[in-house]
Amino acid sequence: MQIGSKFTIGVHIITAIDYFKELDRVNSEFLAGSIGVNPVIVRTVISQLREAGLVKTQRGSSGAELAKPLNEITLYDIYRAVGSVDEKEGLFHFHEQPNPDCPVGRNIHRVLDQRLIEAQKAMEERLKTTTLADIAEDTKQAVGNESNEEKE
Amino acid sequence: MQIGSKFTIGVHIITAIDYFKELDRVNSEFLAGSIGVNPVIVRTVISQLREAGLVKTQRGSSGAELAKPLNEITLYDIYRAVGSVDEKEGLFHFHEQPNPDCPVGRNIHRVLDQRLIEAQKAMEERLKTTTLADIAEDTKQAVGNESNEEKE
DNA sequence: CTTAGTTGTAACGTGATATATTACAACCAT
DNA sequence: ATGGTTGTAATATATCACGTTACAACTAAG
Repeated sequence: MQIGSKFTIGVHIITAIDYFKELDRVNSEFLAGSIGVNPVIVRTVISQLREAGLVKTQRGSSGAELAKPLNEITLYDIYRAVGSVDEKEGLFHFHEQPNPDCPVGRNIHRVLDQRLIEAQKAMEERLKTTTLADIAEDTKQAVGNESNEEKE
Repeated sequence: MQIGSKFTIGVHIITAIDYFKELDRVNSEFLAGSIGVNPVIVRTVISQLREAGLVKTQRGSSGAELAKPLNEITLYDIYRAVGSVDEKEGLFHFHEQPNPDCPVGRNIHRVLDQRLIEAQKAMEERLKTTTLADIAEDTKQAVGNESNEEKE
């Protein structure tokens, strides 16, 4: 199982909105071309990012822009915005009918749950340590390294 | 998305094998009753636990037993044994066709990948900190608390 | 050595979900 | 007014988790 690609698509979207903000009109078709998915997917993800207060768009008017400075947006914000993991269900799917007539069956939940939550949190806390400013900077640097390679 | 229930089923299985080792014959039907799933599911998971060197079983001969002491089995061992996350694909599904003609598209992978791996690792390292001895102990304690509640 | 019971595993069914795609109303800019 | 864009619903498709049936391989016990 895997966390859906809407998460990395969301990161790509915000990175591209920033990267191209002065060059192109960053609309859903342009983004779809950069990401390699259908424009409707892009608009869906952008909708979720907008609801989370990360980007601004206007119906009918072309182009998206950021609603926050890059250094105030973390990977975790995007992960949450696109609903990578259902908040109630959690990352780990527990088998649903442990037997209440069995001492192990009726206690396994309370014994395990907290530890699973903590493992999930460890991952999420890690996502909070990277901001989109980090991603944007690394991207610009990667692009810079490309032109160095050309010169050689 | 969620990590499949085979993980918690695996934990349940090992906990129950230990818990009932002197009382019952712990076969796949018994375990299936405790867990609340089909016996074939149990046998499938046990197969994976066996391949990982965690439990011992014998074709035709009833019952399963542990291949290692409980304190040498971590939640991570089970998580890996049952293939909760594909080792090559990783926890995060990356969109597969970022545009190589776009500076963001052709660099997003190298900028993001390492950070996603680290987030996944943070979760997995956390799973390593709990052994099945901890789970077994907490289970026995939970069962003990039950009888206290009865007395009141 | 025969019989009952168990394990291991293949095969298939089914429902849920991720992603793609079509369609169109609401809206903006010119 | 017109053309282009956004927002979103509706539908299609593929993949996957889990359930279930079936049966061969095997053990144990009479």
